[in-house]
Amino acid sequence: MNIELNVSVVDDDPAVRKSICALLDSDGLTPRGFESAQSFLDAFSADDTGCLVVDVQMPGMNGLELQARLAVLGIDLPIIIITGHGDVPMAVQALKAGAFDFIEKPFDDDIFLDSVRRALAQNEMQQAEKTLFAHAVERIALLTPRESEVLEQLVTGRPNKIIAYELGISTRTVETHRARVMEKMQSRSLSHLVRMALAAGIAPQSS
Amino acid sequence: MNIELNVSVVDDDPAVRKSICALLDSDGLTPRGFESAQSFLDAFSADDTGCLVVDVQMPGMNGLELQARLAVLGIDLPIIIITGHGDVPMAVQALKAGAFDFIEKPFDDDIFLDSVRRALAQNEMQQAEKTLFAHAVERIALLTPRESEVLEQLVTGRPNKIIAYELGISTRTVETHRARVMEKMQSRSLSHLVRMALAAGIAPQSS
DNA sequence: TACGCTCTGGGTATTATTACCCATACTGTC
DNA sequence: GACAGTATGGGTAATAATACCCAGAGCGTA
Repeated sequence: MNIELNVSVVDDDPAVRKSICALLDSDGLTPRGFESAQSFLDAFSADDTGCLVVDVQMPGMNGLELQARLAVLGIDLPIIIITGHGDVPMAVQALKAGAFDFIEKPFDDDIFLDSVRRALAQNEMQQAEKTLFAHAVERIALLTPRESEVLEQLVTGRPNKIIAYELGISTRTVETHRARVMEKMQSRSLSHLVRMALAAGIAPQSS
Repeated sequence: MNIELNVSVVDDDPAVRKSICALLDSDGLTPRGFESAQSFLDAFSADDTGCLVVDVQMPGMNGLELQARLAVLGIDLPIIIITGHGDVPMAVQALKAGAFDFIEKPFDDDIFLDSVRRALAQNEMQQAEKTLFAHAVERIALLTPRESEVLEQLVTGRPNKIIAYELGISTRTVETHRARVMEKMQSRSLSHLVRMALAAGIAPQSS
């Protein structure tokens, strides 16, 4: 299946939870219900995809706290916050903290489903970027300190001769490091290397 | 002055406008008051910096409409929306549309000033990116169609020989185009060129 | 028509990069 | 002590890129 359809619904009210899941199910999505933020976190695996629908008012960890928790964990699942008793500051806080949407109950089914669809679409794009650039990060992790230095110089655009001078070694050794960097990064070209480095957050120094 | 301090205050109520301007002024900022969205737009120049504080309820163009108008114009000044009679959907709409903050009146002075400071800081970062990569876009505009094709191939990481084959011309001509691309882009190295191209949104084809 | 721009191509020479081979020395860990 | 990994080098050769020079064909515009 090409499009991600997982929607996790976190709401302590069984009736509401089942109602939302039924709505999602009727729209062809695959909802999973959780009675608490903790039970969601317990069942959650780091590479899960889809989106999250979470009520604010819950015993234990509430919706906004769950949002903050996921942010700390570096999990960027789109989160749709729903609430029966929200106010403007709460909505502002949630959205500024990166929530995908903030919807008051009772809500219009179509508006809700539309938001979920958009959230899933956003997650798909996120996943694409993630898989594309996760490689960059994990490959960079394989580099030795010296190789990392050479990589930095490379993305800055310096030729081997200058790199050798900067690092105080011979061009010969730079060539060795350079070759190993290309090998470890599985990069066939300098431009590919530059893109991977940029994706991984390696900024040029003074180019 | 290093830090941008311009804050445009758009509110139809003279008393409120002056009050906010006085508050900003007392904090060392340089506020400019406008009685309507239109008068702000009239006085606005495309390269103005700083941030914008705008009331929602105004005769003529309201705050959210002004926000949409600026978005259409491609102006990304951080906007702080203030309102005396806001609701959750309005706040959600404004923030999802890119508003920097949404504050209900009456507000706490410190919270407001803090938000303004953050908005100014964000604008500074935006400006830095803008000046950094606006060059890329305007320089790419100087390229001839053929040169643009060569640029695409270059950022994809293809050597001249392959580019020549792809475009059905000699490596000689590719070298000519390549040199002219580097010259027009004012790029000293391939990595610099790749970064500029990426900044301008030129994606590699199949690398 | 003349000018400028674009696209095309060649010659020559220098420099940079890459692909192979090789080695030594120092650090750890098993 | 053996072994793996890292950092440091060398030799040789082929390939790629760069920096200069040059020129003609085509296409618009002043």
